[in-house]
Amino acid sequence: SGMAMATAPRRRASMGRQKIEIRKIESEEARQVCFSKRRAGLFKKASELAVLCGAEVAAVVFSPAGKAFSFGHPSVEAIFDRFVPSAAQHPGAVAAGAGLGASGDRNLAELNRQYGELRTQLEAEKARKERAEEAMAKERAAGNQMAAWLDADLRDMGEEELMAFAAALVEVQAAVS
Amino acid sequence: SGMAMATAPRRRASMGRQKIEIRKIESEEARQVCFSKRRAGLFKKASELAVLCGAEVAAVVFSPAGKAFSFGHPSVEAIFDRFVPSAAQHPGAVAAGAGLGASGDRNLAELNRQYGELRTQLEAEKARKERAEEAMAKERAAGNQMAAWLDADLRDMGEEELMAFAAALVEVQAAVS
DNA sequence: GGCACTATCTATAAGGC
DNA sequence: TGCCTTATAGATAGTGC
Repeated sequence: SGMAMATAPRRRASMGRQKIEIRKIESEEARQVCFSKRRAGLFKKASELAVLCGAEVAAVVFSPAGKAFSFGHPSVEAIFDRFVPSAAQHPGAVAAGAGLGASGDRNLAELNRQYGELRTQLEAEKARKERAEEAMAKERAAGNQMAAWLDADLRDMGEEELMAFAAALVEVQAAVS
Repeated sequence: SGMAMATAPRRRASMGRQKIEIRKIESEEARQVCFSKRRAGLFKKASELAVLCGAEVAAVVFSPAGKAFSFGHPSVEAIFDRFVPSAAQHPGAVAAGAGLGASGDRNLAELNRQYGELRTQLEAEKARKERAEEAMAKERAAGNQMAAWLDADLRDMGEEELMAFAAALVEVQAAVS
């Protein structure tokens, strides 16, 4: 009996969620839809983080059109104030602070860029790894199958059995090539 | 002879992800773990939102212990300044600059930390990849051997040839088991 | 304390109304 | 335009090392 197992020709009602690359969405409409969904998702995650862990969390988002959205627990302002200590509390740091501020911003932007770049590299690396492992899994499966057949003890097989075995091997050829 | 082909009695290696209620996690340790994971997740989502939709996104998180973490594209300060229109606009901005400098340094430090973290991850990933590929090379050798034999076109083999082939397969069994 | 893994839950890309 | 649905990609709770 054949190794070919008939697969049901079930029809898809939808394509389901597709994988997308993390880079700017070209279609303006799709971008807007994505923005709305992901903004909501981001704020939900922020809220969950605050509640689950008792953390203070603020998130501010500007749409490409320039519209502002925000989430803050307990409030955006409270967190921002905490994040940016008022200058009055550090009177001695004015001059040096101003200078460092400018370069710091440049470095920040650059570091953020590198952050994104590194993450991209990491994803690519993981993708490669996954492909490699997938390929390996295939080969391993073939190898295991081989081992199983070998365990059937070929030395005891007669001609007919061997021919059947050979046919099966041919079927598996695709898996290892 | 023969290894049992019976399906392995594979046991649950883990309970998998459990559903949790969104309220403060009691266990201090679990809370800390959750905080780390979800903070990373939140920043990733923020980054994706910025890239996918060309949006400006900032997120600031304070751990229960009071430690600050942030993500900003293009920068936390730029976005918060835009969100609170009063701060950086007026001319007496030297003081504000100092404030930005101070926060920028913190932000820088955090980004540098994340940068280092990512680089470490990347290195580890590459190292793992190399080890995996080494291991894979070994298995592939076995797989290639199989493929080569299959390419000899078993369908055309006579009984004698098949017997020889089977003998060879037995020899290779060690390599795939 | 971080990393790896898995099973499972959740977010969301595509589509349709 | 905005809500539903579907199917799948992605996030993560629990666990062991």
